[in-house]
Amino acid sequence: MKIAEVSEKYGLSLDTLRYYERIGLIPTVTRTPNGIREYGEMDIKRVEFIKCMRSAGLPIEVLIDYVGLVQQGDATVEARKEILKEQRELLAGKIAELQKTLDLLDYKISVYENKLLTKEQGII
Amino acid sequence: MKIAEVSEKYGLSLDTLRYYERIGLIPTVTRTPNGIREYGEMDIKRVEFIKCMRSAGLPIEVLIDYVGLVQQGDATVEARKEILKEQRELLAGKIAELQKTLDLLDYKISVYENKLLTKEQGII
DNA sequence: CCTTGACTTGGAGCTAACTCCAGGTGTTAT
DNA sequence: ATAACACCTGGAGTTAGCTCCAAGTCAAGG
Repeated sequence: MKIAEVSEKYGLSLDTLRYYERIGLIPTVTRTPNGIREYGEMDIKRVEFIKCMRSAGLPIEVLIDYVGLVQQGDATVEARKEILKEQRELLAGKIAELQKTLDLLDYKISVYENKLLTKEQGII
Repeated sequence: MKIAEVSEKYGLSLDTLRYYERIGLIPTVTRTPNGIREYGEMDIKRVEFIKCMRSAGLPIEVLIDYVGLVQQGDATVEARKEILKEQRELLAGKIAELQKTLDLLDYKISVYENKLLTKEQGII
């Protein structure tokens, strides 16, 4: 799979895919004899994983650490698990926060919708 | 309420509070005769609202537009409602996305936890 | 053969949202 | 009265995460 197809499939720009490789977020993709990237099954899986994690806002640095540990093999399983657990907690907190904001938005929309707008409610 | 108290209460830095005012996200706070900011009840409410919205990632620009409309009075109620509705939908989508990532993290953690690690699962 | 188009690289540039700094003013405590 | 402290301003600097650019290579089509 060439870079354009991967880009298309996952909605990541060509530049982003190359950038991720450059900074070590995706391992060096194998090249055809003339230097063109040929994404293998593994590469694709990583792109998919990274895309998912990034879309939830996990920092690039954390992900670089994580994939670095994966590279190093089975000895790092505990450390990897710890990273994932920590990020899981952070993410759960974030979701709860977003949910609160969503609730507030819903409330404010309902106020506007029902024209319940009073001096007290309508300040902001 | 002085800026340091507001900062303390809402966990926004002094610089951030002044920055928000500078860019029009919070209206110009009234000053004591010697120029010190004195946050009134309204100002506090705005800080609280902005903090909540920003914590959910609503862009500053959108919020500037919104508070600008609030300044302009009742004629802008429809426009404000539209902004809130649009942001509400974006936020709901984001929450769904984060939830998917959370599920994936939980799955991966359970794989590590149960040592179900096989060649297929353990790639990343 | 020449052009078109997809790819390559290293490096510079960009955006959002702060964050820091220097230099200054006014209040409070010793 | 002098030091410490909390505040002020305008403007510069920082960070994360891309995004763009110039210059170059190669394969395929007319």
